[in-house]
Amino acid sequence: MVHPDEIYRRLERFPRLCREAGLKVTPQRSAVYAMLAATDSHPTPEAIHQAVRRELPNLSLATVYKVLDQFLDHGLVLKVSKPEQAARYDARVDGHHHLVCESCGRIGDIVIEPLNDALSQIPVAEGFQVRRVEVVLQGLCSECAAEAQARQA
Amino acid sequence: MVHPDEIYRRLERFPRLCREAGLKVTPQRSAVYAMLAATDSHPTPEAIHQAVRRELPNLSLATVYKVLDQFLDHGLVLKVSKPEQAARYDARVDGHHHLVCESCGRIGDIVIEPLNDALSQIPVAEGFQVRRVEVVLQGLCSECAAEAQARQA
DNA sequence: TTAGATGCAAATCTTTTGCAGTGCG
DNA sequence: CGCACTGCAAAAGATTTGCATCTAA
Repeated sequence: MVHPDEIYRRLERFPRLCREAGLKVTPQRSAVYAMLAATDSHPTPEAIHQAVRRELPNLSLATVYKVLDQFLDHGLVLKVSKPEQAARYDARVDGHHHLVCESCGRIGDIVIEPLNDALSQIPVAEGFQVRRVEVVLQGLCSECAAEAQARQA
Repeated sequence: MVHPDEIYRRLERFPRLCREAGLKVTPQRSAVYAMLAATDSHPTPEAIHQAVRRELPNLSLATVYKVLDQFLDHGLVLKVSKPEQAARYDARVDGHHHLVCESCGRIGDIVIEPLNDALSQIPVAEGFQVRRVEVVLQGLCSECAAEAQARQA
């Protein structure tokens, strides 16, 4: 769960980030961002839509997609790659990585310092300009691993 | 482009890999694997289908999807995460990473030793069992970077 | 005032599924 | 010969688009 102070910091900088990105601060954008800022569950556009709808009943799923795309373009959110179907988003944008459970689909955060160190000194290969790096660890979360073990025994 | 010797090695071990995986060696599977083994272009299921169809005109796209899924399950291929739409596959399964061009969508391979070193000593976080690690470097390939620069000047 | 945003519905694209028929081992 | 595999067509999801209508700056 996200620390209240961190949520506060995210919400506080939101208007500035929008201005810098040339995006208008609309109720829809604020609500989508606020929802994302308060969770570390890496929700899908669909889940975000469901949640935000409680406040803005007219919010359309298409708008959620558009807003998320814009946020992504301007670095306000991250999009987590998906060995599965629906995209996942994250308001945390500092150097961290993702644990994706192949069984239940849950996505967790992890910070691996040596990995960050290695990533920061990546040689620029053959003129390729690296803009973002994504590291996804796929496997089984502790619950699913325990379950698999139990089933086997 | 893939070295002929490497293509040969891949094709040679294919029947054994199938047997070990409990998969029958069908013409469809052989053709799909052969196509993938001979390229490093990380083709989509659609592209694979188009290519293999020249030999097996009746091959259905659904079968391509099924076959790729099975190959993936048994480690014969990798699936590259997609900040875009369609999935991409790769018959190269040793420790390497991917460069994804945000402009043209091309996917290249890269080996970064220090990164492999860091990955090999990942602490098993909170009981999470890591089975695969995927590293994707997003940015601009040399051509697109040059183009962007030219457009700006 | 007006460029940019939203909502809706339809379109598009990717992937999955059910099932009858086929073929590998 | 039996069970796994394939092809087809239809379904299911996810995401995008066109356009008329609003609204933040």
